[in-house]
Amino acid sequence: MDCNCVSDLLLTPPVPTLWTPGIAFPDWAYKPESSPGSRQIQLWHFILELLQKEEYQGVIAWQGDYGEFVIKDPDEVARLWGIRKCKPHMNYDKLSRALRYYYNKRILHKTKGKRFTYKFNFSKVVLVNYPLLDMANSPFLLAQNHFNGGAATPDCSPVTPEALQSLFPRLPESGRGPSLFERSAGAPGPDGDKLRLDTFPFLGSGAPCYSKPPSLLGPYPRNPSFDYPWGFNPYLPGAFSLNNCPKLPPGSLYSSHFYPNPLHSSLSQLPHPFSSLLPPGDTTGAERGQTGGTNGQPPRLCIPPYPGSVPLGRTELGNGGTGVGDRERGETNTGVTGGGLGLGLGLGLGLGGLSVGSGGGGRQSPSERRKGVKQDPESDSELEITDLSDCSSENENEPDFSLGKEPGLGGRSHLLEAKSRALGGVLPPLSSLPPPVSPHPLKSLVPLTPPPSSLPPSLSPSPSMVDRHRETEKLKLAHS
DNA sequence: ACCGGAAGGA
DNA sequence: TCCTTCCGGT
Repeated sequence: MDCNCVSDLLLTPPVPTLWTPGIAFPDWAYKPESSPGSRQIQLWHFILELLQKEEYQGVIAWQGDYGEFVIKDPDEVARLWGIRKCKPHMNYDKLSRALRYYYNKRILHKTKGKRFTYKFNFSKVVLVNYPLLDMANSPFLLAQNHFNGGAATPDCSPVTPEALQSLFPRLPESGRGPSLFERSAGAPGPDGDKLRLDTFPFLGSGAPCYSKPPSLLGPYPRNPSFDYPWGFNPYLPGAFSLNNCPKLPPGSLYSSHFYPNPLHSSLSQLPHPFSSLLPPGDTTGAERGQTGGTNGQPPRLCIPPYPGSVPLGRTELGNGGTGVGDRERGETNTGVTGGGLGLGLGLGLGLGGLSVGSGGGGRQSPSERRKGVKQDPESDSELEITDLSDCSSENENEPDFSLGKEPGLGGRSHLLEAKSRALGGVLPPLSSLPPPVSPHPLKSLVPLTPPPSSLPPSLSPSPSMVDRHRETEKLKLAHS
């Protein structure tokens, strides 16, 4: 048979490197060794792997918004998946069924109107693992939620690379690792498995790092009120550059080198406590402005080692449900790429002009020949926001939720304080801010790291931020 | 093409 | 639990 079951076709090399907590995955997404017989690769892992393999660019590739990818050759992807799973009769119909299965889990959602195009959804993953970045409570962000008519629920607010980078200035990175998953040395077992944040170019930095450099990566090319309804407006100071998006070198499956993360360096640049969050070596590297050791490469960012990896039993991925609005609609081509209402990251750095098979020597896949992959047939801005329904309370009752057991919000407050401090530079005048919002549904997600004793353990996040911001504003006024 | 229900397997 | 397989429907 042709079922080699090549386990290493795209397998992750279990090479532990500098541990970067990255993203804590829901347990349903990645079962640990402690669950015997359940370590089979999951489809979305496989998809991610393919997406990072340059040689599969003709088969599947990032395209469009962050997290959005297009299956250029459905049959080939299905075939590869079939090989991987020893299912010789796999086809795209079955594969797509499996992908649809992810809708409810909010791992994926369909990009409407774009054939064979799906989108990963990672916002909550980021929120959970980086409460620092939990901007859902940020009045700053909510202040701009009028874009979507206030329909956004706090914990569904996306954390975008842009947002991160607008919060923190960019710095070179120092650490990296080759593996998609890294096992936390300090958190072995079920919770030790983390997906590298830098696995996801759309989370890594402002630069999407598509294998093929997007041709229309202008940072702020479009109408913010239309493209950034989730509250984040990249038209902010301290923005990110969208340069430096080298191709993923062949053979380098999970090179974080190419999927930099802004947090790492950002933290290293921040005053205490953020700078202390970085391991000594990293901080040094970041301070030196290391490019990651590769000559000629642009500066890289990497993941901030988050103290006390967040061992979530389950992390609800932002959103993206299926539902009515997800059905394919007709063609409503706006001429501009779908602006990123994709819930997942909800950002609007449309890569719209990025053509799939064109330029960069992209070859045309069979499916393109067959049907032709529509390019930006519509703006996703309008209906791609889907299913906010369960963004609110389910985490509260999450059985696997270990975080909530952590005492107090000290750790969170700790981070929030620093975050707030960091936000000071980019926050709009306080007068423009809406009142603090109610506690985040993910409020129980606190870092495991015990809070510093110097900080009040029960600081309320939102008021804290507002206060901080108010202080910052005062200082700024005083300075001026 | 895409959807989701249903049943079943590992 | 995560698909795989099948299928009727849109």
